[in-house]
Amino acid sequence: MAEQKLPTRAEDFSEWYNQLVLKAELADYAPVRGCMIVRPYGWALWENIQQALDRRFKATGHVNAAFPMLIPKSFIEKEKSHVEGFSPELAVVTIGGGEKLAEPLVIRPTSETIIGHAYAKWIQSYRDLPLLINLWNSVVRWELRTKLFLRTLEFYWQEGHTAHATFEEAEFETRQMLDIYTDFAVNEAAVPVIPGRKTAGERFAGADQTYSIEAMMGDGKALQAGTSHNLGQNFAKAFEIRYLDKQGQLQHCWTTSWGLSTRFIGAIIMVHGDDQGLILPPRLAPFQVVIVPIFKNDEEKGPVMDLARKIRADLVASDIRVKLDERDGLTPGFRFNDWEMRGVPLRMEVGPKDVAKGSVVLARRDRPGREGKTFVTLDGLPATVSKALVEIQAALLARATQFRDSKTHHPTDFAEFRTCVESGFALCFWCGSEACEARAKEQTKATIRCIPFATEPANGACIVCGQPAAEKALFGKAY
RNA sequence: CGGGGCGUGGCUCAGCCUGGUAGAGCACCUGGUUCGGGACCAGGGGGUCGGAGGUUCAAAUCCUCUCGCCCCGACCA
Repeated sequence: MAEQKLPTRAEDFSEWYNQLVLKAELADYAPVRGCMIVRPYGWALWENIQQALDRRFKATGHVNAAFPMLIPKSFIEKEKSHVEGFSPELAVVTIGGGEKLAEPLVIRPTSETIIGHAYAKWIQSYRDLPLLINLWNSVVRWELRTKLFLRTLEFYWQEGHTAHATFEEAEFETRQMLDIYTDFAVNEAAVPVIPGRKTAGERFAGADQTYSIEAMMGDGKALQAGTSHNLGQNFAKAFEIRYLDKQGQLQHCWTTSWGLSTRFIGAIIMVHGDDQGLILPPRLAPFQVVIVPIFKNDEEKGPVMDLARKIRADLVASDIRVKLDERDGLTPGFRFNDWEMRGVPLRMEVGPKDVAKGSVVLARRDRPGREGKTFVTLDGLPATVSKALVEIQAALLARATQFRDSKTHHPTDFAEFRTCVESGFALCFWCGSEACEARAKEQTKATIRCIPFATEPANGACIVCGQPAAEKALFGKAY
């Protein structure tokens, strides 16, 4: 329950986020530093994210499976750049059942290696390909600086792992899954994202190519919201994932992996939230509508609750996720603020006047205050509510897109660049050298988030060194 | 690992300088009055003051050590 106001986003965006996550009961701190407890409201949101993604995965031929959390340490060490990338952040189990283990076990930071081991056994022929498996699990990475949802030691996600006969098929898969993430982000979460290619320095440890979707948060900073990797034949060679082709030749497979995590919840919070609290996109909100009954005494309570329960049943029958606030002893004003803080997209007020008039009050979360209230009749209420939810979903996407575009600049010299990345994104020419990438980071803390697919082919001067450049990179300060 | 800050009921903190055996607000419980934008009154429960050691007749307070957390600098979904 909310007890106090949040700091405003302008005052302290970071603190606004921290307090909101706790007060909205999305998550709580765990006894171990850097770990989080995902509370029921937060998990309900994650479940809706899972469903939206899972049906897209299934529709493209993927199946779910479960792999163990413990991985032999030697597995991690088989792929050179994979070890280098992950060894600093591994949690290692050295004792089991009171005995020191002959070989230490790592708690999976990701499952490429154990997948490689299994795929090597399962794949013999081109007829076994493609192999398209997804895992819903949690992984552990020993991070130094943590923040609820955005970066915790353990986090929940899905990781897809596929094996293919050719580079082209693997590349198609990698891009297809990024497209799915984009579609999910835009159409389910109302989070506008920029899909693109990562630079070599930002690539996944062990990948030939990493693609990501990048979103802008309410403070102008970037958040990587999902990634898809073309692993080439790196893991296939390290784990001997081979198949016999139609010509009877033994070939190494081409593999991919792709993931989206509970970090995305952080994106939803920071993209849509306002100074009153969360604003959840209707398609993912655990409760799409909250009914707040209003009455002064038992005399009024009976008819009000009867109507409220009937409305709830009607909405449920129309597949609308609805919550009836039946808590005792709270004033309506308190409930309004409480549910606004929790981001329920639509509030319905049902009081004695409504019982008398055959109407209810609807209040849109994206238009706070009394001004956003409208009176609607009970006739066709489920349809009215559904229509409002669709409108809110669209309004959130439009607002977030407008915000992001207004803070995405196209600087042409470094001084201008420096100013742009203080408050948003800079989309500008980059010559492709790691030196320029590093120099920009040193001087401004902004990194290349991705090289967007969408930029028109053109030529210009690198924002850092002024040398000829053939592509534009998206720069921003990142979470 | 370097720099800065903090550990006192569930939460935010006061008390520490100048030792005398623990307080406020919020939250929680009970009863009553309230209720269409964060109600009010009355009563009540809850803390070995992060931990260990020391000084002292007496330690939340002074001394030593230790543990933990938060913020800022090098990795990451």
